Amino acid sequence: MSSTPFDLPPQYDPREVESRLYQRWLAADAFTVRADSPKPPYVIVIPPPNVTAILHVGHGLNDVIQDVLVRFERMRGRGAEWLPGTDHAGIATQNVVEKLVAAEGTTRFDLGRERFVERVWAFVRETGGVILEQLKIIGCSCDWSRTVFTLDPAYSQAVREAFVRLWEEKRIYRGHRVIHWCPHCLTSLSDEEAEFADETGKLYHIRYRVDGGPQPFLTVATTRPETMLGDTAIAVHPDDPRHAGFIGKTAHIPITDIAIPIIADEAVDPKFGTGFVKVTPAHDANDFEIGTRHKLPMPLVMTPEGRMGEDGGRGTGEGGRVPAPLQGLDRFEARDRIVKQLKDEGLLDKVEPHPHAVRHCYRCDTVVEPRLSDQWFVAMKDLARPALAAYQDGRVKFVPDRWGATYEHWMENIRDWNISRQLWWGHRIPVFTCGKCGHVWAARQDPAACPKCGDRKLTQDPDVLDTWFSSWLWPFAAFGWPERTPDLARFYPGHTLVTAPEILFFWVARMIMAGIHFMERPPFATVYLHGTVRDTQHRKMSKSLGNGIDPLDVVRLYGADALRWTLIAGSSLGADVVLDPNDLETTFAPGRNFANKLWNIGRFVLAQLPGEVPPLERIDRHTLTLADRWILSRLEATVRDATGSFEQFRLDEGAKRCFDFVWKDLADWYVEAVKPRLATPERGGAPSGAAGARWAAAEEGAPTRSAAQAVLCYCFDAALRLLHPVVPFITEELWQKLPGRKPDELLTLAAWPSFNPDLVDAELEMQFQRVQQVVEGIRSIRAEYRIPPKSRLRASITARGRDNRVIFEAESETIRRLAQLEELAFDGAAKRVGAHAIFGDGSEVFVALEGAIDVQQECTRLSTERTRLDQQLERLTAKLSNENFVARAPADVVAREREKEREWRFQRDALDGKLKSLGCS
RNA sequence: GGGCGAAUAGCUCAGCUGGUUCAGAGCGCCUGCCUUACACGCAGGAAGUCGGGGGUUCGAAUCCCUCUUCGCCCACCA
Repeated sequence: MSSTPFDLPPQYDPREVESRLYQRWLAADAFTVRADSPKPPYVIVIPPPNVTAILHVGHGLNDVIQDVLVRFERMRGRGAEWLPGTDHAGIATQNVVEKLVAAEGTTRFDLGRERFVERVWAFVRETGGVILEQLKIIGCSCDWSRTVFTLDPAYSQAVREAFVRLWEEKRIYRGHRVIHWCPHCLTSLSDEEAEFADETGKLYHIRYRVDGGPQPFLTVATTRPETMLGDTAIAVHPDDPRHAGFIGKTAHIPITDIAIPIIADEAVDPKFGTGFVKVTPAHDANDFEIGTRHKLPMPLVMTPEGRMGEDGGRGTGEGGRVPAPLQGLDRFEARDRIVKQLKDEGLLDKVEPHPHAVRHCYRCDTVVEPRLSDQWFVAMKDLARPALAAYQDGRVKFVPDRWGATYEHWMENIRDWNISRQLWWGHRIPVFTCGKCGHVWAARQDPAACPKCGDRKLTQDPDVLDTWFSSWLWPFAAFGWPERTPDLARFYPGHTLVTAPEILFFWVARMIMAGIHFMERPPFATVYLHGTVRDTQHRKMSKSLGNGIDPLDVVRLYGADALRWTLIAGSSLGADVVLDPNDLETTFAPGRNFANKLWNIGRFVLAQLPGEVPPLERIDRHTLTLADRWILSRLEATVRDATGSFEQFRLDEGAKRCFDFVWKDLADWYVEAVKPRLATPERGGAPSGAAGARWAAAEEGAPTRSAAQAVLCYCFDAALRLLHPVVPFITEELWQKLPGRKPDELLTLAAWPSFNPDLVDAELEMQFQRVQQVVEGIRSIRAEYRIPPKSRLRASITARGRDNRVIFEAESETIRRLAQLEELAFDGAAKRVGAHAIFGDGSEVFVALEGAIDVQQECTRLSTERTRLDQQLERLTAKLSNENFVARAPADVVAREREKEREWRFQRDALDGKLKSLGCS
């Protein structure tokens, strides 16, 4: 009954609702799919967050997008499997625990490998589930029964299997070369892990003494003077005429005076610097190439920690290269020392500012040191080729498509992958060496004895694998590979991968390669690359900048749905999302307000509906009013559009489409229009025709109450379904309260509305639009003449044509109510003093305003309107009289313009007539 | 040094295949309203030469060129 007091509070409180509903979803196993489910699968594997991570808003965006897709497909009847998990994140996690250990006054070296790793495990066991719990708070519908950690025993076996297979295929090899070394993390890094940052460094011009050359000195330019100690040659371009006389002579390193040859090599760019290049093969990748070509010695002059010193272990140095006073100095301190000494000795020609890109460790941001060492590499070219083809033949698509070009470029220029990390936390490299015969092999199980000579003195490679070497197996290893599990058969390959473009190469490209290599098929069909969350200055949100937003704060203050709404509505396809960390209210209130709007529509609807509402198809179509049929048409159009948007990953568009339907169409118009019918108890008998009596709709509409209830219930139910993927909590909460709900029914598992094209009626929408225009016209007049809302107006409509008249009469109650009219008449209104509005179809509305206006005022208003119309008409007429337009534009465009012209002329003529009849000049 | 993206209302952004969704939304602003679902709301407004310039076209916010300003990615110039 409409008079029943509302038993729901007028403001929605998400805190009371969200965790309760999440528990209910879990209890119903709503997010789990059995491998033998008959439903066609839809699979997303989560980009596993670092096991030490706590949720930030970047995760929030990534995971909410996935959740919307998964919930959408689940409602569409797919067996939606969203596999969650965490990544052991070798360097990052080891760093975190090393800091903890340091706080306890000890180091990992004090503890030793075994105890340190156990310490990390303890930490992970204690805190590793935090981020997954946080995902629940924001509503993520992951299948928690299949949660995977990349160091789980089964997963570790998969990593080992992958390694051994690649070993057996001879794709893994020992490389002796210059790699990126992090002196802080004390490990090598892949090319991708050593990130460029633009900096203004200095270019030092240093003089080297030359024996028997054309000049007594030559000058080299370097940004890293400290590497000078490791120089083993000076190189010039073979065709550089300036320096030809130097080739074959001997130069001397300043300070140490060590003699080095001057050689010719094409790698030297004669146009850069002085044309002389110092060659430090052990500390520069290019120099290493030169050194190899010329068989130069390759002494290391830095320790792994980045301090000056001999490191006989791996280099091929002859020793005695680092003078005693410099030994043990940090590389940057040594640089200053050396520069000062050079200056003192007059060997520093000049120092120039020099902008260049310096590589930093992606985990600790330390400047990376190029360093000669032995590492395990994977040969990538053969793996990349089919992965590139998978993109080119369309088996893998990128959204937005432009990322495909980036992917292509990287794949075509792929380099071998350094997978060794000098860490303790991770998958130990399963390579063994026999102490007796020296045999080296990779093994799936830890061997007891050498397979060659049977000796039992074996050593395992001390290093662990790059974390990404386990991540690239995620889409199949997480489902049990290499075992042929039912899960693997069912859920591989998956469908959509959602991630940020930053890890396109780290992870996405490698997953495609691994998927094709180990599983014969790409792991997913579509890669959706979303944007980055930034602040209003377009800076990436980060802990160090202090510009982050804690998603859990947002949940606390505004609710999870509000967080989700802002993230989804704010991110158009592939574009960055800008949020203001200093103004959470502006950023998140719209989402909260929308949830509250839904809540209140729900309060109203629920108060109007009886315990049983007949399904729409049992309602006699003849009892449906224009407004009923209009809202149903709008709903179906929304279903069609929102479905299409979601299918194309245009989540913001789909979300906003539903928002508009709910707020603009359903709440602002339909609910308001339908109130009188809901309030009028039904009498027996069928309604008679609408045309006729002035208050036809009010009186004869009475029997349509049940139709109104059915339509209202149907539309609201559908709206909740449409919005559920984006705002799952509020929609589930309200849906539970709708009439006829069985106790175990969940919106989360309910069906997505199917599109019913029969209910879409463009003509009908136009008709209702005329009603809306009349209402808005009257409201405008009221505002313009400052008529207080309480003073009830009398208005009269003169419809142009019988069809329009029928429409206006049928919806006269709607018009009367929404325009706050005391009385609405049709035609024949006395031409008293009042205001007029004239519509595109030539229909006219008159609002009686004795005392409120004078004729002069109304004349001014109407002639302003006519001037505006005249100008528009003039432009349109010019367009239509342009022969080129008429001849070349498509016929339907021309026809539409003609129709527009016709309408405007009606309107203009009607205005003219009105001005004349009022006696305006 | 290459490649990509962005510039639209005061702010944050939509605008996809050129033309009745073409100049939009949310927030903010102005004017009225506590109209019995909602003031986290309702109604009515103001506000932009779509970064500059050129071109293609009957027609350009939309396509092309160019310039400016900001991002991002890739690259061994010491």
